[in-house]
Amino acid sequence: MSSRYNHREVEPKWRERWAAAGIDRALSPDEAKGKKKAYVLEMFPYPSGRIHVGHSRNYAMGDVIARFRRSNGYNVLHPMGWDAFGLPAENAAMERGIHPKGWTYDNIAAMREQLKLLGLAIDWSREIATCDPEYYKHQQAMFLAFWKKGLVYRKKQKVNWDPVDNTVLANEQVVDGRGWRSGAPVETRELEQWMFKVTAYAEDLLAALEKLDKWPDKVRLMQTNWIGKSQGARFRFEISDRGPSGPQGASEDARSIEVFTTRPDTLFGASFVALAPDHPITKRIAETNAAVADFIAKAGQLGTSEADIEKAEKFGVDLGLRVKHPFDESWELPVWAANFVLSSYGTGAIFGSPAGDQRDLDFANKYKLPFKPVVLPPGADPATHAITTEAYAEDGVIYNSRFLDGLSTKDAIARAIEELVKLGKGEATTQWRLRDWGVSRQRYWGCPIPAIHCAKCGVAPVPEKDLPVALPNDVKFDKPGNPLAHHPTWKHVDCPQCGGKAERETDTLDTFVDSSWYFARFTDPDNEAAPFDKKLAGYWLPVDQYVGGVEHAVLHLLYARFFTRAMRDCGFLDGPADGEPFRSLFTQGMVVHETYRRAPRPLQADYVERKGDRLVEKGTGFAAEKADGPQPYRVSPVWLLPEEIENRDGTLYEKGSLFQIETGAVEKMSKSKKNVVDLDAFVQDFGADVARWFVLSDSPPERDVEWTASGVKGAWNFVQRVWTLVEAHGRPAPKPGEAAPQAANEGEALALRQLAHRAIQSVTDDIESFRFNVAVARGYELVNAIAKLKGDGEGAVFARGEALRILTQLISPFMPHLAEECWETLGGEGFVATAPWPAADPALAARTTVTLPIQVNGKKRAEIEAPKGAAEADVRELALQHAAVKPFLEGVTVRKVIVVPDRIVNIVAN
RNA sequence: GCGAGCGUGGCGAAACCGGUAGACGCAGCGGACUUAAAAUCCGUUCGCCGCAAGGCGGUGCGGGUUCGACUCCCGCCGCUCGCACCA
Repeated sequence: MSSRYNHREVEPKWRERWAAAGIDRALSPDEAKGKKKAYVLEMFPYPSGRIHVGHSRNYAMGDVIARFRRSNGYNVLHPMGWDAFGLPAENAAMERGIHPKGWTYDNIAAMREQLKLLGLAIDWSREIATCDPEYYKHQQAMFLAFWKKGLVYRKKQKVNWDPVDNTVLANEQVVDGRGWRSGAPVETRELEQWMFKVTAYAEDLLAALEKLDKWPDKVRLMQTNWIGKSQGARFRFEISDRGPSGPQGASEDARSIEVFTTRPDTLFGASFVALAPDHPITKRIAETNAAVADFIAKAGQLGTSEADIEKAEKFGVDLGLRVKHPFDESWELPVWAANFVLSSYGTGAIFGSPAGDQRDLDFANKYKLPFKPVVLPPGADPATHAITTEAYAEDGVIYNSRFLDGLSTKDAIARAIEELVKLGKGEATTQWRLRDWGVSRQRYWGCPIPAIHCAKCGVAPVPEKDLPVALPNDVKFDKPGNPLAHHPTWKHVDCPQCGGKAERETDTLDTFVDSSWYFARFTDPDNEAAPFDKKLAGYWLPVDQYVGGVEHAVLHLLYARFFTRAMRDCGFLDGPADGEPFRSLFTQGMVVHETYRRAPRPLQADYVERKGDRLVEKGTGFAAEKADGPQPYRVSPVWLLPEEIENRDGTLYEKGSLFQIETGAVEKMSKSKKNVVDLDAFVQDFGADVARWFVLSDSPPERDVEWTASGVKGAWNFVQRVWTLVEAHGRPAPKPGEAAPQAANEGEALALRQLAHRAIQSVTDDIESFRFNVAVARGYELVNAIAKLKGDGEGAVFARGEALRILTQLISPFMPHLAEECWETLGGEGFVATAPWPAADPALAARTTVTLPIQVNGKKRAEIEAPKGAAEADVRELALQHAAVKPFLEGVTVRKVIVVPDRIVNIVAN
């Protein structure tokens, strides 16, 4: 009698047994004895509320690796924690009056229970949350150590300022140059900010990328570009004319303007010098020049993000200054301020050489600044080559450039620098795009920066004995700005140096700081005296396999690499010696889903009623709003959850209504678009194994996977099919290595055994190289083959039992609950989760013959079976004599026969 | 705008080092079982021509390298991610 597989009973049962046996606990170095260690880590989540199936993919991938390593005899560390500080908690506080702490810990509790439903092999005894004072206490201690080491300093930095809310805005809070809540145009302000000196490690962060050979090339390339080492020249333009009236121009000390360029070879094509809006000279001129002040204000409204600045229309203002060309005292250039010059890169000043740079060209054309081309593209005629709206930024031969004429770009760069040095006006330099890391945030829900400001003594570190500087709980979010700064008592302290009245720093740390060392804390999560024990961190680090989204390719990963080096150099960490926290990195794709929207529909005024402060449609209660069309109102277009939709005859309707649904784009699962499938409900309906199998099955792991009902069905069918086969077999499976009866090594039984042993090889390989979707396909193939082998003879029973046992083991990292139930039914000992990974019998897995396609002029004409490793000459003869090939060789001459052993034969004839 | 990646049947995809394009899953079609449905099982499914054998075309588009290109190179088009205060 076969029974359906009941995941609702089976899954919790095994989770309880695993927990009781403590199989997921990482062993201490002493306990582990001879075992090799494997530290498997997924990027820890922000506790945003509830987990949807989209989150599960990341953890499922890490879990497959963790379980696979354990089966292969490793001592595995697979922990979980919470990136618990951040803006959404404060937004919840402002919108709904909930305290960030309560909101965060409630979310953590809910999400922990949800995550546990997935049956992940996680050592929950090591759970951490970055908002725990026990965690951030150590972060503050490290901050102080970095400070002492010279890796922390203070500097003025630009921020987005909302003039209505009187608050600093994050870039994501600036929408089209306006504050997201107030709608007011943002301004740029400068604040004194805490900085981490990432640039101290620029050279090493760049060079070490080469050794990270288990990182995706694209991530290494992105980091390389981000660090942006470039060779060029820094040199000075002397100011010849200080502007229309003396005091209005540059100050007395500013006698020259320093610029950076990677293309000194185009210096004879210079048509202007441009300064950043916040360059000291620009600012000084603005004090007395209204047009320049206007320009600065306008440029400030673009926000501080590089993308916004770059996308904005280029504009500038003539500052009225004139400078001398460094190679010709009599050649004067105008000085402008321009919004596309970044003060944070180089010297905050450039020279514009329009023919060779698109931005410079657009700018010159806009303001009618004259220019000429100086780089001749290969093959172009100097007499006719002209630049109008398309700049030529590539290499070429220099012309129109006096002593540089005729030189290649490369030689001209060297020659120009040589001349600048000779004139004492500049020198060759290395320039980095990488900037130091501004870590100050004017927010409550973050790690307090342990510093004290004293009017007399300046800025002093909080004495280590006074750590942690804990966040006060009694804060109000009733007015904009940082609640820490508004708190009546919290910031008032005595100066640790003079004992006088002083104030605490009210800025908190960027949450990227929290996530820059959590992987090290996991190695020793309960340590009170130190962030972690050096020996334990030395044993576990680096993380052997890190899994996370590619959206973290630059910032998080770069900051963690910096932090690991800084921790090492401040004596917190002995290893890894090269300062690299993550040996192997995998960036996984997202889970995407269709979006559903209630279609907007015009409404007459008498169909609308008021409910509280909302407008709704009479009868349906749907939200309504004022409209511009012929009708005064309309039903608001709102996003709907997948479970609020029903499919009737291929058309989507809102459940229980007559109203059709608009299907929107397939997008990343997100709360805002409501295209989420909640994990609890799904696990209840289909089980965790179905979710895990599905998110790993349909797409290659690095690519996005679309969550679809049909994909779920495939996974569900597979679970049922595996269970049906195991139950129908109804007897213990042969143990690994058990001798097979003769009948199992013949005919169909042998074929199944060969397939099963080949599956071991393939799946092992596929997991090792993150081809989970291919491993899944092998699972389907094996199941299909098992189902095909009929009969109750000795051979069939052995082969089927063996294949089922192998199948159970191969799917166990993916579907641990089902595998455990099958293992028990097949008479396996202990847990399949801790059983050794199966080994393929080489004799069974090996192939003795191969199918070779035969091509004539690259087109396939026939196939032959040949023994593996057959001699080239034999294969060549077989191919030439093949009946299906001969007709194609008639009337032509065979020029060449290419035989690639065991792969292909190609006959070239004409 | 700058940087990076991706693009293969009706759909998700496979093809690992340049060597049979479409494994495997979904959906579809035909059939078996069934009073019926579900479930299950068998067969079939890139397009075009052909009764068939077979032929021709085909991996976003246009070129190139090669005996041979989904794979390498050049140029386009489309989508996705990052751009330093979202995490």
